[in-house]
Amino acid sequence: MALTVLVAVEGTTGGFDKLFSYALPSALSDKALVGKRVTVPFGRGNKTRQGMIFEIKEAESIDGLKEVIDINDEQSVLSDEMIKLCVYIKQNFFCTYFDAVNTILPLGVKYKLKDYYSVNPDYNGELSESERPLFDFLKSSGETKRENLEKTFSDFDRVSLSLIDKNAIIHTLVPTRNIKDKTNKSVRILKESLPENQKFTARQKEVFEALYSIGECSLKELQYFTGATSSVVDALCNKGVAEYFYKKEFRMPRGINKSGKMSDILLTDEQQEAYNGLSLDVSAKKAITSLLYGVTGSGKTQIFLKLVDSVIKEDKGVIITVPEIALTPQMINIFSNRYGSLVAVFHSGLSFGQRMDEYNRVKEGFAKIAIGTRSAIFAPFKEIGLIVIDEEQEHTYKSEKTPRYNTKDIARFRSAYHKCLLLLSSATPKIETFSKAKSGIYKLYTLKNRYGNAILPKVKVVDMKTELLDGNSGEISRELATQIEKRLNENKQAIILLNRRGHNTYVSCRDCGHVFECPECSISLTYHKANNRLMCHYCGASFPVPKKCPECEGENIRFSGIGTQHLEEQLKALFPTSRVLRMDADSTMTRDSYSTKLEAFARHEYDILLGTQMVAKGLDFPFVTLVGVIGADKAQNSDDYRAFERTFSLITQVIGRAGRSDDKGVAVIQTNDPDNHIIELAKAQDYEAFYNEEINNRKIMIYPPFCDICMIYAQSVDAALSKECTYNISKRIKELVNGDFSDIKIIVLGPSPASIPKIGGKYRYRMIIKCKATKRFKEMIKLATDTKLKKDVSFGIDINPETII
DNA sequence: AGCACGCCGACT
DNA sequence: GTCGGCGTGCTC
Repeated sequence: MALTVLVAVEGTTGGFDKLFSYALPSALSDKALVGKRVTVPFGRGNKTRQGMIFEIKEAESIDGLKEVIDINDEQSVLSDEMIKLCVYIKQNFFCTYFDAVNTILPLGVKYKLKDYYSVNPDYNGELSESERPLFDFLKSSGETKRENLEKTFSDFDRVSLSLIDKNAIIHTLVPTRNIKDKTNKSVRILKESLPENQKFTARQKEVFEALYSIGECSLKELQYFTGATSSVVDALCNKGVAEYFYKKEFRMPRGINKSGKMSDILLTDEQQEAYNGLSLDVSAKKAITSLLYGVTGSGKTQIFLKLVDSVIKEDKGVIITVPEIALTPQMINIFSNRYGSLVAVFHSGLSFGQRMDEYNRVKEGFAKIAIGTRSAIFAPFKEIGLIVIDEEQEHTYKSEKTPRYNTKDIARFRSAYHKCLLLLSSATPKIETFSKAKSGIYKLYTLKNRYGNAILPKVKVVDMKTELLDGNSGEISRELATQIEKRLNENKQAIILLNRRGHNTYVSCRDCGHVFECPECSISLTYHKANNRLMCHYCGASFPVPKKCPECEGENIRFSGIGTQHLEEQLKALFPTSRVLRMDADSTMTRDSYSTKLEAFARHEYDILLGTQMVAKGLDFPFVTLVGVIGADKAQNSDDYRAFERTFSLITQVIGRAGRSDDKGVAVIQTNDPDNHIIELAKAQDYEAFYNEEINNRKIMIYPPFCDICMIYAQSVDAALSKECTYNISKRIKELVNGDFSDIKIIVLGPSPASIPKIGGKYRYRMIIKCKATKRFKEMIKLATDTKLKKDVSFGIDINPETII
């Protein structure tokens, strides 16, 4: 009997990804654990690759098995649950095992295999002119990283290869962690008392006494408390009575307080009722999913806090996810004020070091409440008592790169594993979610009233066509202008939503009608004034502003379609004394700019907050009594079946921003289509009416929740190749459902070009399959797509995509 | 994805 | 008779 390990190997592809078994040399058998990373030889060339141990088992024979080279982790980085989760992700979201591993581990915890070179000490053969310098360098400096060698030796690639060929130098792959632990130089004592036979100065004795009373502390603190310099401590260490060591420290993101204060939470009757039910769901210790459906401003967070209290008492973890980075500071603030450093943060705005440390703070049990965007769902708690997905309808919960997992699916998996409550929360739930809640699959708790005395704002819909007929060609209607004026006079604030960034979203030739498009993407370019260039919002390319039309040489270039940059100018021109803050992807590129800007607006350093949809989401500003929506109908110009849902949700949310305080708020919705049904329903803030209508549409048209959608897409620089790829897959699927999989009922739409046929120079084709996303269906898709791919095409599979590409 | 093996054409 | 073209198939 010998030990073998089943390893997920990095760099495999869909077709041949599986767990590979390796023999475990006895020297490594003590160190081997599931969840540790290993280096293994792979393929004919036995190239070193990294892998993850998924299983360890006894085997009758290890004939023909290769041996594990080394084990890289001191401790398991993935728990048993996480290993199971990797398998789940692979099976459900069509990726490799190692892709799943990489999705879960924060970047800093990941190892990369780095190239190192050293001389072969036994080599005594010939060396050429060009080889000698590198050989001598390595001989004198020992093992060296590739990057350092590349800098010094210009023809490193060629020379190193010839030296390796001669066996004069050795090339090794060493697993290196990208981010180092942050450490703090600390001191601890080694002796109970100062030995008699050695001499100590008064200073040294003093420091020793101080250290004796606490045992260990950081060098800085010791210096601070004793007033001694580090040379005194050095002396104590040299004399063997104390020693230095490096204590691991956590890099805490901003916003987390050291300690919190538990204050009483007062709930309204309605909140109390919801809380009572949810509290039972938490204590049931079962995998329950509940929906907290409450209008904006109904105080859902208060209920979360009370629930978290009870989970923390049991020493279990809580995960709270928010849809967008912009919403984390507020949530962190509320929770850290109460729970201090028990809160950990997860989002892409953290540095890699912070990200790794937050991960470890959770893993080691120092943090109990993980708050963040979708990556927070992987917080490595040993035990979880509650998972909250706030604003559950948001599309950002779905990952847009492979594996295209949905945070909710991961949450459901973890809730099942930990037997805990999964709480979804929204003012405008997804149609699928509300349908499940109504049919009793999810428990439903409703909050109908806004918290405190807040009343819903008065909504005014302005017809921009009439506005134009009356001679106002600007983007701001007279009604909205009057309302803004009023806020400025009353010293209140306004939020304006315009879902298009840039200065002008459309640039064309007045003479021949030529539209300036991105040469790499089938999308019109947006004029940005800040850098005076035409930019593509899909691939990021930019071009100088043309003087002439390339088609007709005409010089009448038209800039149309107003973006946030332009509107900012218009606002400043209309209200010269107002302070306008613009927030969009262009103005919030740096790490903390989101929160810095929002904090400044909350402090009333600005009068008007203008921005894209990022200003619409659940932020509380007591002085905001006006909300304006510019071009409300524009969001709907899409063939996506979720377009209505999106528009309704966005408008409802942004209206909710006005009048969170006692003041009566106003919302002005500008549109070219004032009779639009969706706007009418959003105006009335009547989610249930919207739901009843939409669920009927979905039923008639057969869309979720009446089916699942499986989108298969291909992309290639060659349009014919991506077309061919989807057609081949489509053909395979038809064969399978007519053959071995005749039990599967599907409706196939397409293949057809994607709604944006070209992005970044790649042509995209897609097909939509209406199906039931069962295990068997996924098996069929796996078979259908498991074909030899031509070079230069890639394809992806997305189950229940958030956007139809 | 790489990488070795293998079976054909152009060459000293 | 040999070098290398890339087509094919395997990766514990």
